[in-house]
Amino acid sequence: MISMKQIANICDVSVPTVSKALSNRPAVNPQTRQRILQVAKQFNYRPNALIHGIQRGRTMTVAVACNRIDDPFGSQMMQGILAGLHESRYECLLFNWDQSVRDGTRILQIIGERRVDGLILFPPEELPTADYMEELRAFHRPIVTVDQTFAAQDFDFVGTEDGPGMQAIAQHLLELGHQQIGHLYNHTVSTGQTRTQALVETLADSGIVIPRVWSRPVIGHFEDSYTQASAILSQNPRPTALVCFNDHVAMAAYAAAYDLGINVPRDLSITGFADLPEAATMRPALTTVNQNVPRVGQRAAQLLIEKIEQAQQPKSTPPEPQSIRLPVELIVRGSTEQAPQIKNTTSPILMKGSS
Amino acid sequence: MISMKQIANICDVSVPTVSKALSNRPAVNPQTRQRILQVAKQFNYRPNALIHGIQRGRTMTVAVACNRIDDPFGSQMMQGILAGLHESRYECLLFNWDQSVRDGTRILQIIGERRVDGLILFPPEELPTADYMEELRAFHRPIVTVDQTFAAQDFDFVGTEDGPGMQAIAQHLLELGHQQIGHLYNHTVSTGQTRTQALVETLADSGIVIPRVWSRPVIGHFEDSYTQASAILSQNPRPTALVCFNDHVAMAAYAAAYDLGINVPRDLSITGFADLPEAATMRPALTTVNQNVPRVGQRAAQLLIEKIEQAQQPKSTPPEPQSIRLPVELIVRGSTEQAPQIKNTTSPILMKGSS
DNA sequence: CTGAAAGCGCTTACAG
DNA sequence: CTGAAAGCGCTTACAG
Repeated sequence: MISMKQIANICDVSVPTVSKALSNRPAVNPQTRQRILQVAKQFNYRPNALIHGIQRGRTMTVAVACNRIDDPFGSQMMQGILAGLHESRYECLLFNWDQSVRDGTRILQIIGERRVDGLILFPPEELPTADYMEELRAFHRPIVTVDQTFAAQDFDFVGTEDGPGMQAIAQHLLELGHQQIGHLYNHTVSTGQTRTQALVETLADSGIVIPRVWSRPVIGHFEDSYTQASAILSQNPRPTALVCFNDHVAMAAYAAAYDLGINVPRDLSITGFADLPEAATMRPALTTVNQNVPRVGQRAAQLLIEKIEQAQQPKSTPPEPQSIRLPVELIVRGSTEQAPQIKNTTSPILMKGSS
Repeated sequence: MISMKQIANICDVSVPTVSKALSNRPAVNPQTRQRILQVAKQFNYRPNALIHGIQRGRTMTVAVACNRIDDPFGSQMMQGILAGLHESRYECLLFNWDQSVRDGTRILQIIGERRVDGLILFPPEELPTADYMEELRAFHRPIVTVDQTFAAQDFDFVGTEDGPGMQAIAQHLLELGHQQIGHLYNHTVSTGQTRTQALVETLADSGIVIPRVWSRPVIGHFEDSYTQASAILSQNPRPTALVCFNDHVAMAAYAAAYDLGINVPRDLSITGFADLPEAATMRPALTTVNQNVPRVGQRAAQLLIEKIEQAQQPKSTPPEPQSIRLPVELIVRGSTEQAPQIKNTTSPILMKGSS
């Protein structure tokens, strides 16, 4: 790739003159400029962004440490992050956090060496070790964590109104007359803890408790969720509604119900959380809470860029970590229906009309 | 972040000495080295990778222009690409191709400025314009295209054995006795064209032709696929099997069948192509062709790195574009079954035994 | 063993 | 209007 020096040689001028001409600054003879621009174009000159990074101390690059881009939630998030970065002309250096942790690769060292301007941490499956948290704190550039608050006390955070979301689901099920409610929860992550709390409290307000045998933990992958869902649904009696930690788990619950010959929603209502694209396309379509995942990612990118640009200014207001939670919306679809016993005790004709 | 210069000041030596000490080269007094390493550690020194990029002309960075990371196919591919780059310690600068094209952003300019070592082009929804193809050819670094051969004549390519894959599906359906076969195809992409050809030829060998009314184009998003699937399935008579361009389209076909009260697989067999994780978890589980998508991405990354390292050597063998197609495997699951009329005309008892 | 010099590609004052 | 000088952070010969 041609350099300014080469252009300078060709045009028989000095490098500073080329620099001025190409960066459109005044003090250059129009004819000289003309010639320089023409040569630059002809040889397809591209300024070297690495140099800008060195000189300005800004690379216009943000590292994104993402876990599981290969699942719908993660990839929706990435899409939003990319869009947010794109708006402000930042580029994205993408890392697979978990893979790197497994390998012992020190992502933070790498992104330190590459002088990225900031970091978006889309939390890992395996939470960072104490070591890693230490490293994170030693990374003296803005960090925004996304979705999980594992480190929200230290860093900026963008996530979802998990509590209100789950509350909406609980109320929806109560309104449908469900009293026998099962729960597939995930307490290894902060969102799971928050959602469980909201669910339990909202049900308790109506005097409903989830029996221990209908409450089971899931750890994230399909097989496990499927097994746990099957375990709940094989019991007698079984719940009339199954609240799932997220849409993923709900899909496993669908499969478990299908394999057990349980009809959704006639025999069993199922709810998710996220509103991934799949939620609308599966059948029956999934009742869930819309997190607007891409929007969360986009907001995270925007927040990070704000922090980066703030840090640029010397008036250094002490960087109080911000915490942003985006609102949610209950999306009622075909996977939830009146509780079976209600249907049985009520006139079927009445039911038809109201459903 | 501390620099070599600052370390040199602190240790009261010259910058070259610091450089030698830190890069572990001999000619340094052990005591001096000791002191330098200690200070470097204390101030958490990290070499500036941008400098290496400038000096060596290698940034150890690969740009990935990806379309639709937010869908399962794209994100599986990305996962594989990341893994492949990671193996050789390359990092990934990620771009959303379609978004950029829409904005008129010249990705190639940006990645030129950032001096990436190569480019993986995971093809866009909207194929690149002639302008873009021109730009691509002007990008004098290795390019590997993935999945779609829109530019395979110019660049290295990694994809899937689409023809044999679709042939396996066709044979599978023939073996199940299907003669009434519908098809949702996508001829806007090269994979779609190849698959159609294989399907048509294989069926023709058995004297079967897909009627025009059972053959409809889809363009990629759910709504459209759903509409087209519904159009085919609403006809009378309708096919006993529906071959879908890919798993995505198959999911839309499931939804259409469900909404029309058509039971899969009893009334209708459906096939996909890709074997996304969802294919195994949906119900009935989807009969499809396993493309091993992450493996394709990983191979693409490996090929690109080979090309990059070859280009490094001055013995410049003329760079003949390579084309690699990874093998596929038919995965038979619950979405395909004996054709209904066969079931009807054959002894049910016999059928039970043979299924 | 150590450091002055030149260079990577560029920008920014500052003389002329 | 133009270019010599210094600098960004580092490496590579090459004197001493």
